[in-house]
Amino acid sequence: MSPRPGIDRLQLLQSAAELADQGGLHAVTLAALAGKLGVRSPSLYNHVDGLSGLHAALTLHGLQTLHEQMLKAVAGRSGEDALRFVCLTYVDFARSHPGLYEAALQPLRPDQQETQRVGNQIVELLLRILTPYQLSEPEALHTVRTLRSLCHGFSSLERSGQFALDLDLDDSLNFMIRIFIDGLHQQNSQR
Amino acid sequence: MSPRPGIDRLQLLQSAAELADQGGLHAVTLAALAGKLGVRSPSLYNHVDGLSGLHAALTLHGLQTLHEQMLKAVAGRSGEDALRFVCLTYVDFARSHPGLYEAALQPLRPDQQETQRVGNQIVELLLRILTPYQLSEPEALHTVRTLRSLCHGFSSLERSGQFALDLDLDDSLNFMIRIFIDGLHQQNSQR
DNA sequence: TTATAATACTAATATGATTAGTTTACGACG
DNA sequence: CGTCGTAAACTAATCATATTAGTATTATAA
Repeated sequence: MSPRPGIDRLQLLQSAAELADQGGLHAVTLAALAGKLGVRSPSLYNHVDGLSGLHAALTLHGLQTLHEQMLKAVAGRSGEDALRFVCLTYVDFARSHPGLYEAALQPLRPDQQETQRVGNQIVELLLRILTPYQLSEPEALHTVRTLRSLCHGFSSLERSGQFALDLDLDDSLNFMIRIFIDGLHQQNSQR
Repeated sequence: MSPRPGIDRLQLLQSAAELADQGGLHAVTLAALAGKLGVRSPSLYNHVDGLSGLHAALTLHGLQTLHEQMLKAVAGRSGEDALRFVCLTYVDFARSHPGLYEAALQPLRPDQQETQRVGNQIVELLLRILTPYQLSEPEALHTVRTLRSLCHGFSSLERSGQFALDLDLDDSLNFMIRIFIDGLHQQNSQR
């Protein structure tokens, strides 16, 4: 069935992720990846659908990896503890794999349904964490959007160097999480 | 002093912004911009320092425009009203000028001091809005980072199509702002 | 009217994406 | 052990873009 082993797909994705982590997403070129894999660039067309296909594959891979990390983070935790820890894990992922994270949050085209699916899994994971707060369904969904906005915004601004002032970043992150949790409690008690 | 009029810099920036708004930042190429301006691409080197210089110029232009909008938004407003309105204005800017906004939040290189400066102006604007809350200096700075994370995260995720569910986006935005303001009050009363 | 200086141009080179067509190598099967 | 099929890799060629070098142009100022 497989006349020739060829390039391992996982190795391809990891190499692409390394390129992204080192030089940003725009450093992920077919030429660079081919060089890294010891192959000529046209050969990559046997494995990915051109450059845009490579980027799409990296988006999916990044989102899946992020989802796994978040799953591990909430395992055995609940309530405020889980909420806090999943945020810290999210930001840690973005810090440790800046290029892969950048890829993960690229605008997705409507045909990337698998990527959509993983995105939905992340939403569901966050919804599960929020169950103790007994929110209505739309409230819970607004809360998930808020949570994602916070985590992504922080990660993105941090990576872009927009937090330039001499002020501890982890302090800011913890402050932010506290604001969110306090606001959520307040929201809860207002009903 | 000016032997030949040549290309108007504002027109150049506006054309580049249009390209970005229509096709994303990666559609801002020297070739496309030259075509739009009715000129050959090497001619652009008289006005910008190559493609990366063009992107840097667009970053600055975007940040300046965003700052102006935020200034207008807070004029004649104060307290919670100002806070809410500046968030809405921020998100509105990102929606109305997606490409220019994308450019504005590009990672900035250390040599772009003018861009740094405008970023600092935005931070100062937000600090002024927060004065009624009587926060300590580090708290105020953490709060600004939180606010920026919220607004940028929401704008960025919205644009990337990550908020796919059938749930009103403005409702989410207003919910998010309320969570933030409630959390901030809570923070305040805990001291 | 002419000199100057900024601007725009053409030509050429380099890098990367992509396609077409060819060759190679591994595994299955007689 | 040989050969056959298939997927993978290759070379060659084309296209688009960025960039540099060098030349021509043109508006203003003297």
